[in-house]
Amino acid sequence: MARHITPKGENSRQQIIQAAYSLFLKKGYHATSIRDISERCGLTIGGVYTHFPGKESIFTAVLDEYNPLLKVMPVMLEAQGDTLDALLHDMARRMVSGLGLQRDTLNLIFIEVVEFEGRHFEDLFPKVFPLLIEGIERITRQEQAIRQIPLPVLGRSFFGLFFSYFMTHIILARKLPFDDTTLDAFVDIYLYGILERQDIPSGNGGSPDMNG
Amino acid sequence: MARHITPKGENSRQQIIQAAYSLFLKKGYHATSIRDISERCGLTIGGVYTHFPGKESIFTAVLDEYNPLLKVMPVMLEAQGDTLDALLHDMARRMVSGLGLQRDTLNLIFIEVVEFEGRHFEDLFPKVFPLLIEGIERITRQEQAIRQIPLPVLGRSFFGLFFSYFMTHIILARKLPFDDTTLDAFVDIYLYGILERQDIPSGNGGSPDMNG
DNA sequence: CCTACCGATCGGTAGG
DNA sequence: CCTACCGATCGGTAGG
Repeated sequence: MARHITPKGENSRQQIIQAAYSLFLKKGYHATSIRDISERCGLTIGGVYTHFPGKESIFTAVLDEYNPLLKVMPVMLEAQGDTLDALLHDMARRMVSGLGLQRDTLNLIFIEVVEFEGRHFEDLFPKVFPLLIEGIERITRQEQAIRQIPLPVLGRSFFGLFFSYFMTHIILARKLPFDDTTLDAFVDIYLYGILERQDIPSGNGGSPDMNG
Repeated sequence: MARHITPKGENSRQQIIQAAYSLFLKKGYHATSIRDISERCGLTIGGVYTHFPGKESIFTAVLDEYNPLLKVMPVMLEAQGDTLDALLHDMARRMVSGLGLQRDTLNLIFIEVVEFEGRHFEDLFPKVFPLLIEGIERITRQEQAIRQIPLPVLGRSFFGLFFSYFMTHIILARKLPFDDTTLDAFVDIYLYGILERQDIPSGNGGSPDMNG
């Protein structure tokens, strides 16, 4: 049953995945034809079908390789920081540097939602969930006191910060200019939002306004 | 130049839009055929083309009528509240009740991003932007002191809260159970995140943990 | 991995 | 002469 993969065959497979990836990002799944993919990777249609049993299996292969959620979590978990403040900012920076800020960064997720009704999230969940848990643990392990927020909600809101930043970038950034301090400002708002009052750092994010 | 629209014709047009909307939500744009749409609304293909010059114009008509961003903003702007706390929670509640919590709530936006490369956002922006500005003004007009956050960033993060909540709902809610206090917890985190320390309300969102 | 095709269906339009 | 639509079919392309 073990499939013997020749170097040449594996190379073709990778080229198909790469070609499909760039086409899916640009046009979505249904608007991308097998002919588009085969032309871009230099194979014939028949050649493509020696590596994949169907069009959807090409998409799942692309998803395995390029899913932004799978790509970004390990990079984020390498973040360093002695305080929660430093840790969250480093996580955010790694998130953006790991994904880039192109408009199509999240497109594979959108394709999955719109063109597959989220069918493949079932497979994705067990891969992403442990990484998300580890991220939450990194956060709650810090010394600064976090407000009483149910752990699932804390995790979900932390995860949501990712979408908040990227979605508003996709929709707003072509019309409104945002400089590169915006990400840090987003993180500051979240940080202030989850910390107990007495543990809010004073060195960051603007001076307090004392006139009530 | 003024087009005279008969009741019957306008009715057919609305039925096409409605049929297309439900099909686009389920399968996306390219996977939905004119035939699918015409069958669902009870017209022939030719009949559909008396109302629209092409398939894409059906999509833009659907977008005008059902765009979640356009639908939700006016509902949110009716929010009431004497404090920022009360105002934001009412805004959030109206947001969810105005859109519902189906998995496909944001699908029109995703279709736009993935299948049209965001082309139609250009037309959407002038419609949504003033409403977003008004929302920000409602927030900053309150008495409670908001931290020194650049106004565009405040607006973007407020807008982002919307995506944070819905995207994480789409991805997580089928696997993890979240009760209906989650939305309020999200708003609380944001509220704590933008308020000055001395103006943080103490009656809401968990008691302070005083042991440092 | 290619050439040569299949059943079916695509978006769009003809005359009436 | 208008609108709203019909049955039939156009040239091309889809996944396989």
